[in-house]
Amino acid sequence: MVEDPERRRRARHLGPERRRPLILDAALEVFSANGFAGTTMQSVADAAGVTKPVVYDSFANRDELLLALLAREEQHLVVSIVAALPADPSVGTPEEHVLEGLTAFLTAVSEQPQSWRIVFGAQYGAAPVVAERVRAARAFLVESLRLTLLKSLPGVGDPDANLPVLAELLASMTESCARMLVVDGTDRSPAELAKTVSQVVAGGFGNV
Amino acid sequence: MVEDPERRRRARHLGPERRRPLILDAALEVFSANGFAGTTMQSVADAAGVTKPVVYDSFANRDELLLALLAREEQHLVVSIVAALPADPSVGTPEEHVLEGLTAFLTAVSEQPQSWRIVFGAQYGAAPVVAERVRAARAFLVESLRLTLLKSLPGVGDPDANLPVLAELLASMTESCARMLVVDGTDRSPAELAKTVSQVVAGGFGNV
DNA sequence: GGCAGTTCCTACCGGACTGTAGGAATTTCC
DNA sequence: GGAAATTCCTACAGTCCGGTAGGAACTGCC
Repeated sequence: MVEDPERRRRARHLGPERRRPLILDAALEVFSANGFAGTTMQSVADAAGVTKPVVYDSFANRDELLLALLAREEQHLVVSIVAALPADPSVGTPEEHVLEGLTAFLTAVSEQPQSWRIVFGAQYGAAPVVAERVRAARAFLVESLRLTLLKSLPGVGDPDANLPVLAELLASMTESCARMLVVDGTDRSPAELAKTVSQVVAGGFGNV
Repeated sequence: MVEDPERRRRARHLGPERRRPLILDAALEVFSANGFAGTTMQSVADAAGVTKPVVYDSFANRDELLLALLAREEQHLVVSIVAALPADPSVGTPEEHVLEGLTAFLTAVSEQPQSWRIVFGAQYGAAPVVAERVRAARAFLVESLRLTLLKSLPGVGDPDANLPVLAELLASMTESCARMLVVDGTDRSPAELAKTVSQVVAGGFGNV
């Protein structure tokens, strides 16, 4: 049948399998616009051009939907970051590795702001299960940074263990840069911000 | 009348004037335990040992209640910080001033964790008017830090304006330390954390 | 003790959200 | 073209929340 000029009244028959990614797209959009509290099943359904029961055919409940969205966007970020990392880790100084890692991360963030927004913005006010998932992702990041620092600052073999604090500070600066890029807006490029942070790390962390 | 051994069924007659602070206390407790979304008028009333209409006798609506709570706790923090600041700002180096300011702030935070929790934790998922209020408080803090940096790093007269970024980084490290103290828990004292941050600033910010 | 005024509580309304049942439309397969 | 299976939509139940009306209990004053 030829399409009538009037709008479709019913959504195309796709089934849960093919509908899921479309619903996740809609949920991501709604979340970016309205935050966690505004991401209701109804609003997601509206954004997907579908009705609520269709959403429930794809996701058992609201938590499942948000968890699936979180997992997908987290995966996007991870893939982008890994792709941006230098291929050969045997060349260059540890400081350069920090710089490269930060640049890769911030570039990925700036290219996929919505992914970052949900992965790092859903930890407040979200259902406990979702918040826990976000915390786990962040803990993983902090641990990676801690290992990088360990390689980058061989002088501090002393296990006096200021390293956890420094790793936390580096992670918070990284998150802060991401926030500048995505939320506040800044005229700096990801590479410039990464350079600033890595210089602070290089100059400042040695003295501690 | 003598108190019966059985529990009071009705709350004491206090009136809005004397009831307000008690309700704010209850709201602070509920917020610390259940976060923003869990801070409903009913739960606040329960925590205050009172019914919902009594809460509405003291505060016109939920936003008013949260705004009042925010204002009170922010004031607590400000008073604590000012009290902890050095009396004479003419002695000592700028670096020492940064250290002293950070120590004052983090000490205040660790002594009033609930105040910090609401003042800096209500920005996500809260009603727009509340979130805006929190952002304003944070912007004020960042600006203060920027001015401190300006005094502390006279070498960078160059208005190349990396200063805003550095101020933001310092603010994020400060918040991170606060989070370590209040949320995550750490074995470091406020003074130790302040020292670490100020050393990072001293060593790292000069190179940028 | 008794009365006036204040304060509190029970009971309720309207609205929004989660989640579901059952019928209507579409697609597929022959 | 027509039947069967799949998919979607309308309509609704249940729950919780913000907010309110009106009557019951307490308090203070005489």
